[in-house]
Amino acid sequence: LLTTGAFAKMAGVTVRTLRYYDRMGLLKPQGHTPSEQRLYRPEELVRLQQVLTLKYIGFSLAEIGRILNAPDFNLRAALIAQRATIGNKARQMTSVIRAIDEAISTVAGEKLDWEKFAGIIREVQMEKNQDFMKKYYTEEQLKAIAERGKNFTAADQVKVSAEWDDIYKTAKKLADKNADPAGKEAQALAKRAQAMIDAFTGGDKSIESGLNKFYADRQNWPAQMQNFVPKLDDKTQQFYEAMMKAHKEK
Amino acid sequence: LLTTGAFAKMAGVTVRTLRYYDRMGLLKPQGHTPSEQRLYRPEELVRLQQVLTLKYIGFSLAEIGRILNAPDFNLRAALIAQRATIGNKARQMTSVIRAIDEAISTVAGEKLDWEKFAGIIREVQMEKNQDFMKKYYTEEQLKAIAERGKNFTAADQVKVSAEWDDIYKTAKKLADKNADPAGKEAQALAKRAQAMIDAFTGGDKSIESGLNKFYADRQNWPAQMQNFVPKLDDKTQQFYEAMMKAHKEK
DNA sequence: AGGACACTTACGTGGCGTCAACGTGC
DNA sequence: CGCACGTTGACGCCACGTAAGTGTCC
Repeated sequence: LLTTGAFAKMAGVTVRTLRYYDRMGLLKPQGHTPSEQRLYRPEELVRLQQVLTLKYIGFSLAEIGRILNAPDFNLRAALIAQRATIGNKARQMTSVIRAIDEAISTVAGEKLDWEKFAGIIREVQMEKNQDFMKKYYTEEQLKAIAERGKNFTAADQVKVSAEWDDIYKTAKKLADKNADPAGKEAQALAKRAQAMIDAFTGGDKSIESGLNKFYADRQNWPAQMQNFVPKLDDKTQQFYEAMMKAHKEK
Repeated sequence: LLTTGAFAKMAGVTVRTLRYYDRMGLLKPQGHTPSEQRLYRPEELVRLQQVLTLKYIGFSLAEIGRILNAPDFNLRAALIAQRATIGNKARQMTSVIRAIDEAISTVAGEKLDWEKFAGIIREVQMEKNQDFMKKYYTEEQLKAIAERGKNFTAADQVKVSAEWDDIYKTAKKLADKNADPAGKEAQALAKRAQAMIDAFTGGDKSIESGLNKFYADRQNWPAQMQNFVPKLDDKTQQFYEAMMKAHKEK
C-alpha cells in the first residue's frame, strides 16, 4: 500500500492533485491509516490513468466523474460529442491565426496601425458569424438580409434595439399582471413586435421561420451573442410566445 | 457623456465588464459625477474596441493592459508570439481529434474497451512528446535514446529518479552551507550526476548537449512535464551549474 | 414618490498551486 | 531529538456573472 507521496510519484502527478481527486470523488484511496493518512493500492493507478486519459481528451473533472462512475455510460457518444466541441475550438483558433497572419502581412511597415488591424479582425469575426448563421438561414436568405442591412445606420440600430427593449419590458409587465395573451393590450404589443420582425425579414416568411429557429436555439449561441438580446424570465417567455401565437391565428 | 449602462449598450458589453476593466486599469472613464457615477466619452469606444479586439486574439487582460499602456509596444512581435501560442493549442487539439477518431473507428463494437482506447491516446501523447523533443535532439539521436530505453524497466525508472532526487537534495545541502563547488564533496556529487547523465546519453556528447539545451529551456516545457523534475531554487541551481562546470574542466 | 438606474462588496466558477499550522513515523 | 513526511484549511489565479444592500437621477 502506498502513501500519497509515493503514489503521486509513481503516477507523475502532484500530491495536491490526488487530494483534490479524492475530495471530488474521482479517485478514492483504498483505505486510511489510523492517523488518517491515505493509502492507495497500486491497482488504483489504472483508475488514475483513466482519469488522466479523459482529462487529456478535454473532459472536465465533473464529466469524468460521470463517465467513470456510471458503468453503462455511453463512452462512444461522449467521445463523438467531445470531438465536435474540440473541433469547433480548433476551427475558431485557426480562423484567429488566419486573421493574425493577414494583419501581419498586410501591414508591411514597422508599425501596424489599429484601423487596418481591427478591420481585419472584424472581417474574420463577421465571417464566423456568417458561418454560424448558416445553421438557420440559407445563403440566399443571408444575402437578402445583408442587402437590406446596407441601408441600416447606427442611429437605426439604436432605434431598433430601443424598440425591442420596450417591447420586452411591456411584455414583462403584462405577464406579471397575468394579462390575457389574446387580450387587447397583448395583441397591440404583438402587432408592434410583428412589425419589427417584418421590417427585418422584409416580409419573407422563410426568413422568419429561420429567425424563429435561431431564437429557439439560444443555448447554442456563442457567449458573445448572449447579451445581444436580453434574457426573458420563463413566465414572460411563455406569455410572449402565447401572445405571438394568438396574433398569428387571427 | 455616457453613463455606464448607455456606454455598455453601445459597445455590446455588460456593465460588469466595464466596471471590471475600470478596476483593472484597461479602460478608465473620462470622469465621474459628484455621486461617483462613471462618465464615458464616446471616443472611449475606440479604446474599448482595441481591448475587445486583442481579447478576441486571445491575449489575457493583463497582456492587453501592457500592450495598450505602452505606446512603443511592439505589437507585431506580440502578435507573432500569440500566433505561435494559438498554433500550438490548435495543433494539440487536432491531434486529440485524430486520437478520438482512431479510438472510435478502431473499436467497431458497441463498447470501446479501455485498454485499446488508452493505448491509442498514449500513442498520441508519445508522438507529441517526440515532436516536442525534436526541438532539442535530431531524429537519429531520438532513435538512439529510444533504443537504449527499451532495456529500461519500471524498477530501473524508480531507481533513476530516486538517485536524481538524492543528488538534488545533496546539492541543496551543499549550496545552503556555501560549500565550494570545486571542493571535494561537491566534486564527488558531480561525479555521481555525470554518471547518471552518461548512462542516459550512452556517452554521446552531442546527446548531452541536446540534454543541456532541454534543461535550460524549462520555461517552454509543457505543464505536464514541469513536475517531471523538481524545481531547484536559484542558489542551488547556480551551485549545481558551477559544480558541473568545475567537474568538466578537470 | 417610485422606478430605473448607478454604486460597492462579496461569493461562485475550475483545477489545482501554494502557503500556514499542525500531527505523525522513523 | 530532528526531520521528512502526512494532514486540513484557506487564499490565489482569471474574467467576469450574479446576487445583496444601498444610494442617486428623473
